[in-house]
Amino acid sequence: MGTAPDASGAPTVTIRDVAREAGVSHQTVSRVINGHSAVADATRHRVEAAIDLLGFRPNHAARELAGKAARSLTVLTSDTSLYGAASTLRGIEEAARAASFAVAVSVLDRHAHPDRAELRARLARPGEPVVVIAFDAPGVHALRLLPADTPVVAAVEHPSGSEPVSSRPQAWLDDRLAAAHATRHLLGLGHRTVHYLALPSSTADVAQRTQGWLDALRAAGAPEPPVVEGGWTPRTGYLAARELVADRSVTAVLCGNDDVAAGVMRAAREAGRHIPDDLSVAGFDDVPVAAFLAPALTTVRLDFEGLGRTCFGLLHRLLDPAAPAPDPCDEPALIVRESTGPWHGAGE
Amino acid sequence: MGTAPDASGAPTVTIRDVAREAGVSHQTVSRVINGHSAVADATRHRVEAAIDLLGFRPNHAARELAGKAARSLTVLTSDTSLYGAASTLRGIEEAARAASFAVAVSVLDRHAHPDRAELRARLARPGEPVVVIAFDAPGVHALRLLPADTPVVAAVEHPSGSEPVSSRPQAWLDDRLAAAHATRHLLGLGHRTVHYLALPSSTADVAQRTQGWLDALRAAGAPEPPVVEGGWTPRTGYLAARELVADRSVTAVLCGNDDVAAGVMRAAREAGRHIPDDLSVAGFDDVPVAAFLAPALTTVRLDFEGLGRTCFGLLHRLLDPAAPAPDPCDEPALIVRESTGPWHGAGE
DNA sequence: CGCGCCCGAGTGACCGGTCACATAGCCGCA
DNA sequence: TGCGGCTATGTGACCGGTCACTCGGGCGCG
Repeated sequence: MGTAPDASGAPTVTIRDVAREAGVSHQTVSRVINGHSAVADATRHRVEAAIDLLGFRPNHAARELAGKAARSLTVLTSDTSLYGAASTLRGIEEAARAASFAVAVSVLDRHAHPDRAELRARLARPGEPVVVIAFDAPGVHALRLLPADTPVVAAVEHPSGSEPVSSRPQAWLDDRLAAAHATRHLLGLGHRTVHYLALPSSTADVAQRTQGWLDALRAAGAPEPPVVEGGWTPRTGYLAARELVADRSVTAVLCGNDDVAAGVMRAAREAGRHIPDDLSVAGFDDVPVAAFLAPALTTVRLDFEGLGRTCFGLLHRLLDPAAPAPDPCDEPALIVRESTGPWHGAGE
Repeated sequence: MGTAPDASGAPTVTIRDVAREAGVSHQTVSRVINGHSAVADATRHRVEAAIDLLGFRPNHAARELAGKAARSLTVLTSDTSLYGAASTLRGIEEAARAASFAVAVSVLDRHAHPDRAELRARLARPGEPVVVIAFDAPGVHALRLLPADTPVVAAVEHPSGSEPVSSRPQAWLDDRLAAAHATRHLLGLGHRTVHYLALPSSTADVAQRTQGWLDALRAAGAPEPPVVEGGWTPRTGYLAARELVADRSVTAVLCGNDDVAAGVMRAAREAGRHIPDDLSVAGFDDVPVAAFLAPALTTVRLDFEGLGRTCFGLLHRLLDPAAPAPDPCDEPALIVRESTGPWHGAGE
C-alpha cells in the first residue's frame, strides 16, 4: 500500500499517496496544496478530500530541498531573561506564527563574542533569515558578522550610522523621544538638572536615550552632568548609584531601565534619602513589577512587542515583497507614578 | 563546474563537489562528515581538506529527507516573559546548543487552548521532539494533546499521577520541599500560622507548593488557613492580597512567586501594615529584582536553568539512549532577606 | 600455496516534494 | 473546418544527502 508504518508507528503519507487516492497525478496534488489557480474545482475538492482522509501533511524537508524557501527564521539575542529582549521575542514569535513561520532562538553569550564560524553554525543553513535583537554589544557584534547573503533585520536601540550595520533593515523604538519625555518631566518638577545612569552602550555612538536626555537638558538650559555607566540588572544599578546618591546635589536620576531603577532606589534608601521628597527616580520599559515597587516607579512604557512584530514584518517583506507592511509600534508613553516628585530647592 | 551561484549569490557546494575535489566517491565524503570509522586516515584528511577548501556545509533538509533524524526540538511554553519559563527556556537552549540541536519556540496563548490540529501545525513535522514548559494550565493541556508519536519531555510543577501526562518523561524542581522550607522559616520566626497565596493551579491535583506548605503547617500543628487563589503577576497578587492583609490576624503570607509577593507587599503597605514588623512576606523564584525590593524579599531560589538543562538531557536520551545523563538541578535554597521577621504575638 | 575474510571504497536507488516541459481537450475565430 | 491558444493535467528529472549493496585487494591461516 505504499504507506508502511515507519519506526515511530505513524504511517508516512506522501503526495503520491494522496494522488492515488484522488485519482490524479502527484503534481496536481502539489498544485492544490500550494493554492495554484489552474486546478478545476471538482478536482481540487477531490484532492482536498483525499488529503483529509489520509491525514496528509507536507514534508518540510522535502519542500525545502526541492528549492522552496523554508518558512523559518532564527532570532539571535543575548539574554532572554531581560524584559526588553523577552518581550521583543514574544512579538516576533506572535507575528511569525500568524504568518506560519517557525521561530528558532539562539542565545548569545553576554561576554564571549562569537566569531563568524560559530555564527554560521548557529544558523543551520546558509541563507536562513535572521532577526537580531541588538540592544547590546553582543547583538551588534553578531549583526556585523552575519554573512552578507543572509536576510537580516535588527531590533536596535537606534539606527546606526556606521557600516555595515546600517546597510540592513532595522527597527527601533523612539528612545530619544522617550528619554526626552522623562527628562522634561523631571525638569518640570523643579529639578535643577537630571542625572543619567546609562545602560552599557551597544556601539561607539552616543546612545539615543543619552541623546534624548541631553536634548531635554539643553532645551531647558540645565547643567549637563557626566553620564554614569551602569549595567542591565538591579545589582549593577545599585552598585553604580551608591556614589551618586551620596551626593545631595543629585536630586533626580533617570535610569537606563526599570531594573536598574529598582537598584538605584535601594541604594538611595540605604543612603538615607527619601523618594520622591528627597530624590526622584525614573526608569524605562514599564516592567510588570514597576507599578508595585515602593514607591511605584515612574517610567516610560516601551512597546517591545510591537517592535518584535515590526521586525518580523520587515523580514517578511525582505523575503517576499508582497507581504503586508508591518503595523507601527506604539509611541513611548511616560507613566508617572510615585517615584518622581517636585523639587523645591535645597533650602526647603 | 556544478556549483553555479544560486540566486543569493552563494555557490552551493554539495557532497559530490567535495568528492570530486578529493578524488573520492560521494559516499566516502558522507562517511567522513558522519565520523564513520571505516575510512583510511589519508583519505579522511584529503576529504577534510576539500571540505575546508570548498567551504562545504551539509544541507539539513537533504539529510533529514534521507532519513537522518533532524537535530532540532520545539519548546512549547505559555509565557516567555515570566521568569520561570524564560529561565527554563534559557537552560534548554544552552544545553541544546551544546549538543548542536536547534531550538524552536512556540508560545501558547494563556487563555485560548489550542486543539490537536493547531498543535500539530506548530510542530512543523510529525515526530518533531518537544519540550513542554507545563507550569500552567495551557502547558499541561498541550502536553495532553500532543500526538503519541512525538518524543516529549515536560517541565512540570510536579509529577502528575494522571494519565496520559504521567506516561511521558518529566522533570521538576522540588517545589514541595521549597514550600516547606519557607513555611518552616516563617513558623520558626514565631508566626502562629502562614497564609498561602497560590499560583493558578496547572492541574486538578493539589499543587506541590501547597502540599509543602501544608506539610510544614501540620508538622508544627499550626492552623491551616484556606488557600487564596491568585495569578502570576504583581497585579494579581496585589488584588488578591487586599482582603488578606486587611485581616490583622494574618501575620505571614507565602506567595506563589516573587512577582506576586511584590504585589502583596504593596497591598500591605496601603493597608498600613509594616513589613516585616507587622507582616512577613515570602516568595518563590528569587528573581533578580527580589533583593532590591523594599524591603528585600525573602524567597526560595529555584534552579530553573538547571531544570531546562535537565529537560533537554532527558529528551536527548529519549532520542539517543547513548546520550549522557543530565546533571541534577540545584536544590531549592531559602534566601532570607528583609521581608520576613519575628512575630512576638498580637500583644506586642 | 590457496582459500576465505575483512577492510576500505564505490554504485545506484531512494527520501518527498517542486520545477520545466509535454500533452489532451476545448474554445473562438478566420 | 482547421488552427492557434488557453486551460487542466500528467511525466520525468532533480534537489543533496543516506542507505543497502557490491567490489577489489591484502592478510592470516591451514
